[in-house]
Amino acid sequence: MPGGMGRGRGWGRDQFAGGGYRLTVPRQIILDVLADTTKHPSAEEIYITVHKKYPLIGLATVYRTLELLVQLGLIFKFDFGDGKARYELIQGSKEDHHHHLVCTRCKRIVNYTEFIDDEVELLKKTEKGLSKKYNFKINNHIIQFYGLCDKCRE
Amino acid sequence: MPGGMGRGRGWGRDQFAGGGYRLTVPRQIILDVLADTTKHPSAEEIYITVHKKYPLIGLATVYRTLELLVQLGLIFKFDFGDGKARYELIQGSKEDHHHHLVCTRCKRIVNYTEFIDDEVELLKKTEKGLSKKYNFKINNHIIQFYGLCDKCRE
DNA sequence: GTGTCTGCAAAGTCTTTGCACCATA
DNA sequence: TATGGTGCAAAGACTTTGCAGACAC
Repeated sequence: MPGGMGRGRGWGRDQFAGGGYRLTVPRQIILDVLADTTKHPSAEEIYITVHKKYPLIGLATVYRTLELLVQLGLIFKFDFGDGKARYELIQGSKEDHHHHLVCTRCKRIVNYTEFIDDEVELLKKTEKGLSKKYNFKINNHIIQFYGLCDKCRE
Repeated sequence: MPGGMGRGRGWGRDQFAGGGYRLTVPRQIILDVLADTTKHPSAEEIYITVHKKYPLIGLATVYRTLELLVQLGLIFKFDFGDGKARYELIQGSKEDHHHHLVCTRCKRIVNYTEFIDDEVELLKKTEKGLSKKYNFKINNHIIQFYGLCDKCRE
């Protein structure tokens, strides 16, 4: 699925309507931008990209939209230690599920999928146990490894 | 080990000396404060606590010290989604190793140790594999579950 | 038509930095 | 004593908010 418009429009329209929210042009475009990358753009990076297609949009709208999308469970907000929040679409399919390797010096992020099956299996078990013990409704998880990448370890 | 002064002074003196850093009074006190809690205080919370024992200290010193301690590998910096960084001593002993359960509404954090052995075993394996494949020197990891706590799920 | 959404600009919060003085090794 | 470290205050960076006009349903 090259470059273009990712999975197309129509992104979880129901999830918007269900909460009394509207699926507007800016929101669609922001979702499309996130669908078209495997990186982890910051609010400002998203703003710059969106701005090319839709120059009227303001940075505040990007922030407001991102907050909403997090709340709706459509995207994930990360902190990789570089001072700004970074966002990623929560992919539906199993193939897209991944975790992160973070270089603590240059802040490079690697998405990895090796061992994901084992990890996810264990996490499911853990999740079930913790849910019961602490009476939490668990919706998501993260696993991140921190270290120095090949370039930064000299 | 109740209330008092945690593990006492002398905190990794070598790790300071090794890098050409000095183990000063503010640094010792900040380490002690972190050693005496199982919570995840923010810079400002640490500042307030430290300030009681040592009123001369400034907030900037707390920030600078925390950054140094992270760099020395003595403490961990977390983002739990409430807009401020939170810090935790990296415990040496196996018994203290834990992961986190985060309520996305009220931001309550639960430290859990259940399943830690299984998790850590899997992570060790994963770490080894990732290290080799991506040529990263991995120093640490985090696992966090996000959801709603008993009170917030209504 | 009504309640939500948007853009702009201003304000807010957390964190970093410059500089002169002080303290540790 | 030489080099880091500290305190204060100012600056910086990211994010949030108020408000009037525009838009989706």
